[in-house]
Amino acid sequence: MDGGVNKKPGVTSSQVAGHAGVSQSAVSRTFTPGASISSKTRQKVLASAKELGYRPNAIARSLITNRSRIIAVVMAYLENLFYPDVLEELGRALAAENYHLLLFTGFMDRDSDPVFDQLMQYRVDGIILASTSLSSELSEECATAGIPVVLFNRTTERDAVSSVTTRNREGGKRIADFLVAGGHKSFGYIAGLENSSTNRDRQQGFIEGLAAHGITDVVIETGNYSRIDAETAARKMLSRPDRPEALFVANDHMAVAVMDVARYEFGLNIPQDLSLVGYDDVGPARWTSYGITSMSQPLKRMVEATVDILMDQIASGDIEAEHRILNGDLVVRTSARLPSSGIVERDGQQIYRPRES
Amino acid sequence: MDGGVNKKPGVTSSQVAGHAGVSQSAVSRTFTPGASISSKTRQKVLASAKELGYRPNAIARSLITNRSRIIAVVMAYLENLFYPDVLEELGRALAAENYHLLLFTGFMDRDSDPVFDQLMQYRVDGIILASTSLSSELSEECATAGIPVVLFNRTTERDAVSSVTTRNREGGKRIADFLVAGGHKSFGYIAGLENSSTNRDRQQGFIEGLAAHGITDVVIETGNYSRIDAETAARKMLSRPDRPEALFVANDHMAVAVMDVARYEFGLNIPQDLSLVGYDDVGPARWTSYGITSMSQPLKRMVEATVDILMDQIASGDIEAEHRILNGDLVVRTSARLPSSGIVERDGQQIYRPRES
DNA sequence: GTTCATATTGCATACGTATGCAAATTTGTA
DNA sequence: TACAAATTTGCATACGTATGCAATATGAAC
Repeated sequence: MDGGVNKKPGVTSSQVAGHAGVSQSAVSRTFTPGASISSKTRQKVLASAKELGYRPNAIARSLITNRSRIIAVVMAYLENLFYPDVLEELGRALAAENYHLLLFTGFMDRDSDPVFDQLMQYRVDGIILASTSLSSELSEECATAGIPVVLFNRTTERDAVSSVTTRNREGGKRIADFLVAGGHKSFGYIAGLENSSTNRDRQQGFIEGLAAHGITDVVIETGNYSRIDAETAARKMLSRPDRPEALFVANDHMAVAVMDVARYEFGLNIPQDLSLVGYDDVGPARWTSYGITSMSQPLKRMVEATVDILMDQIASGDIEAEHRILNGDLVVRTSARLPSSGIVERDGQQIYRPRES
Repeated sequence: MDGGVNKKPGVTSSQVAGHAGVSQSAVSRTFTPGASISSKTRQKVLASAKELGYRPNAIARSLITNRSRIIAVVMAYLENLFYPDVLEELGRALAAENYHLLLFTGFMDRDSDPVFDQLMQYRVDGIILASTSLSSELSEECATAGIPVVLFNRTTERDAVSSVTTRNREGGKRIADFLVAGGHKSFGYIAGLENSSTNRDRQQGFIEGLAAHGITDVVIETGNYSRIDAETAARKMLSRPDRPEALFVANDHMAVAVMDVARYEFGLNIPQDLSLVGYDDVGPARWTSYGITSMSQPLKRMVEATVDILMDQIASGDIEAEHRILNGDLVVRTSARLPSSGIVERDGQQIYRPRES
């Protein structure tokens, strides 16, 4: 243990009790919502608390109540610009429920076991996992301990863990439809991480959507959801003699990089020479220099759903897996050639929504 | 309080003690670094702990030791892409010291008093403030409580709170020198927040730097460190009949927006018609579509310094204010016309470093 | 084997708070 | 005013862990 013993313990509820001339349990009841305390006693306690600078000790309270009011959020990295937005929204939504966000980020190896040990030691009330997974034994442990877990923007093959996602497969298919309707004849896909559910579903949807139009020849490279790897993948794909004229990139974080490579290294005009569609609809996709047509993820609603599941499960003690699947929209901007129909205006945005849907 | 009582308390050290045939205090000593425990007893305890699935209760330990090993990080928003990078790096650096990051974010009004009450209730071991300030009475409370506070990328007029910043004033001056040396004759500055130390210093440096070259006529608009407001400020500034030909924008987050407005709404070529320099050197400044010449903030070193101060003060109990001021470099890219000399190659980047420095 | 210094162990206690429960007080109604 | 019901209060205790301290065990030197 470190040396420093200079952190002062703080004013205790016993000190407030003595000052107010009541018992320690009256002080506690004053600060416990719903507990029985008379107005007169409450005022005395609050006055003393204020005078003494009392702040209840959440650590002690957590020990007694078996409720830390801490939610662990695990995000291996924040580089993908989707996740900072999610994090900010989570901070807001959790604070509104009087929960606090213990963040685990900045670990590169994606192995979350050491992280998991730490958060379990803190007896967190719930866990939100983004961009990382949970082994089945750790999942079991959470179930046994009665701690709700929600996967954010991710699923597992087992349905045992709650999740909030969007219809990535339908999204991929919608993009395929859009590009085909735009008259494109050759197609490429720059993949995310091969072991990620979001990538698998987006890829599958895209491939199936193209196949439904009789197209089976799709060029695929992997970008690992990383800017550097996406640049490499783009260079490889755009160097082919049979270069595809329409690209679906698995997320906007990579799409931005791919567009830079296409324009500045290959001198391609977007969308005249190459159409490009991303996924997530994060900040830079919307910036004028990029204007990426992108499948949106309704971030606020996803966060709402996540916090909703957590709060319900914490309150009820029933932590059976629950899955919320939300719809996004294909937001049309300037990065891809347009179909002749199916584009509607919605909330000040152009949306691709063909007639059959 | 919520209903749910279904969160299981977890295996206790007393249960491990019973299983291993030793006392509870032997179990505790096994898990306390540096405590006296024989090899034989340690093995017995570890075996039992593993078999029972014991995880020490960090909450209970925090109460006893008066050490939560939690550091509160307060960042009002993550929209400015500098801060997600900082956050990720902080997560990494704190985890390396076996501290944990309690994040407060997503509050728009910048009033951190409710946030402060919450974090103090959790008896955090230290506080890092980015993009927000601390009133003098709260600062006093931390000093009295022996809790170290570090302002990240910010200072206050009082020197009472530790801080880690870069030389914003010298940065602004360097930018002025650079733009003057590039042959520019008229200048503008798009400010951040008027009450922020970083903005004040950058602006002051820029103004003084220009004045040293006999230039006193600088057009100023305020962007409030917000993309929307920066766009508005850019439109206003670029609509002037006496439009400046060189712009310093207080941070890259805004510079990206300003560049989009200049190019796509005013049809200006960068840097032929308008030179543009930003600050922070965050991700998008480096992207090829932008290529913003920008004063870099050495983010990793800043985080290191921050964590260094915190760890020292926690360990020693001496929380007298300490100030670390780091140097950045003016990283030259494609957004501004170049001077004829002073540009050197450093670590694969072009740096503006005139002879006198 | 004895002595001395050091390491180890378990007991008892404390940390600051919430809560069960019995006693005391207050409130509402006839 | 009396009585029943509801509210309030303080006492005693527990939560899970670390630690001071006295008792015991161990290791090294003679």
